[in-house]
Amino acid sequence: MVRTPILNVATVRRLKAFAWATDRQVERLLSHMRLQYVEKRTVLFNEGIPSDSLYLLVSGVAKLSLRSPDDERVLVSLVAPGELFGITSLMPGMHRAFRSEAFSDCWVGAVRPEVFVTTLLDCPFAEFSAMMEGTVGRWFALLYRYTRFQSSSLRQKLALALLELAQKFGVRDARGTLLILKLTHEDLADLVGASRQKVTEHMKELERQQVLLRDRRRLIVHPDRLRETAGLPVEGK
Amino acid sequence: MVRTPILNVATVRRLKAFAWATDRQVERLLSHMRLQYVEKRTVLFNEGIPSDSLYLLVSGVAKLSLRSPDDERVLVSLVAPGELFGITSLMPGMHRAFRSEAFSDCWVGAVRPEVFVTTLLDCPFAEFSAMMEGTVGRWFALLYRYTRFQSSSLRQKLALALLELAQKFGVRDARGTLLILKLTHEDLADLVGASRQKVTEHMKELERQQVLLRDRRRLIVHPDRLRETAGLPVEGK
DNA sequence: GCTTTTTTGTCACCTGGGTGACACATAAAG
DNA sequence: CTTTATGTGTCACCCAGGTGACAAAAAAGC
Repeated sequence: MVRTPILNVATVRRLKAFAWATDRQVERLLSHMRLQYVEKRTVLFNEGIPSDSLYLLVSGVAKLSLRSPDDERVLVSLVAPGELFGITSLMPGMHRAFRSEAFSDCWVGAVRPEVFVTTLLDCPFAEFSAMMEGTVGRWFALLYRYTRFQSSSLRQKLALALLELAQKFGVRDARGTLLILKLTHEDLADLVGASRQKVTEHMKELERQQVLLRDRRRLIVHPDRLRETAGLPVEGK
Repeated sequence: MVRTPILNVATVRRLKAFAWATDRQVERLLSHMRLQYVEKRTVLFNEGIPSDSLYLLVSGVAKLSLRSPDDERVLVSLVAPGELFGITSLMPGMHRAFRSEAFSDCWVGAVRPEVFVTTLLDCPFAEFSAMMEGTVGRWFALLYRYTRFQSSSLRQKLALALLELAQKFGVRDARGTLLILKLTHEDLADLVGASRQKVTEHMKELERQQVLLRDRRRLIVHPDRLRETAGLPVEGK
């Protein structure tokens, strides 16, 4: 007994995500939106797959989650009616960061991100997309790290933090990836939210396990082994 | 003994944040950029103040951080040369979410966000800005919550999570803010990364302290008291 | 209504990581 | 080359929160 919801221009314009758009724009957007009914517990998209649609939650509650290394589910966020989600689709070549599923029965509208952007902003999608990547891309990387932190041990958090640093500050070196930064254990502790002492202990341990090594006060890390200790899927596997 | 760095079109175009821009655009952008030298430990902006500039880190390392309720510093991120930061300035009326300071001596370029957007994207800033808010705004709220989680007790995490839910799913009610959601303790546990049992204990305790109450399986929360238990500055104080 | 399933409440027990303290190593500063 | 400050390594001890187990209460099915 499911009734298709009313989804007209007036309704949409009441949502804060579209308050600033013109009737014309909303109208055009709606004509390109595929409306679908999603039953509770149904997965809309899974983490890791290419993201090719942007979604508008029309009614119900959606859920964004993540599977942690030890196979627990981290509930990242609950999406309220009127919100847009599946936003990775606005950045070039990005894959889904989270799984999305219906927390209750939902009505969901899907649009292609190109249509969304060109309709509402009239600027080329490719440029908008590149702009997003250059600006909020890092926000995204941070969110990714922090959501992984949830339900990780200190050792795993350290590995995740070092991986991020390797991406930003690493240069390839005969012995691995050299971080061109002088970091104290205290800095690392502040980064992963732990005490200096425990960081020292774990860093020693990581050295012993050959995950990283130190040349004076510079770190040389081995990204693959870091990924492994962080519980992330290892590259090319 | 500080030499002004070379910052010409060719150099900038090599940064991945601007790889897609035309020479003309980069040139125009540079002509509007104020370059400044920032000594190690100097604060560039503080959390909570209005954000009116966008920054490009030219050289050195910058640091984004946050003061937690118990006055610890959470190191949110280290910024590498070539990265843009201070991105809250791209969303309307947003205040700085983090403090930014020089982790080492830095050269930093500052632009007004309006100039940045209109130069690179030729679309009105107000529209772009509203678009950002409607799309990545939630990502931001999430990042905010997760960075606060760092160095919070379970009780505080619960309060933070419930506050977020109140903003999204709350309706005013005689007794407080009613959440129009059926949430189990397990859902909450997944949201804050804790065990179901401890969530039950803390929820009972929060009920006892009149921070929230339950009507069958619906929650009614008291946002001000939640902010207080979360260790956030209380509204209008 | 009654039965089955899902949540909630509360134990007792264990463990990862916080805390303070202090020796040792390394860098800066003079 | 010394002195002083800043980082590192390693203790012993404590506590918030995880785990398993089980009874009571609420919902959902029928």
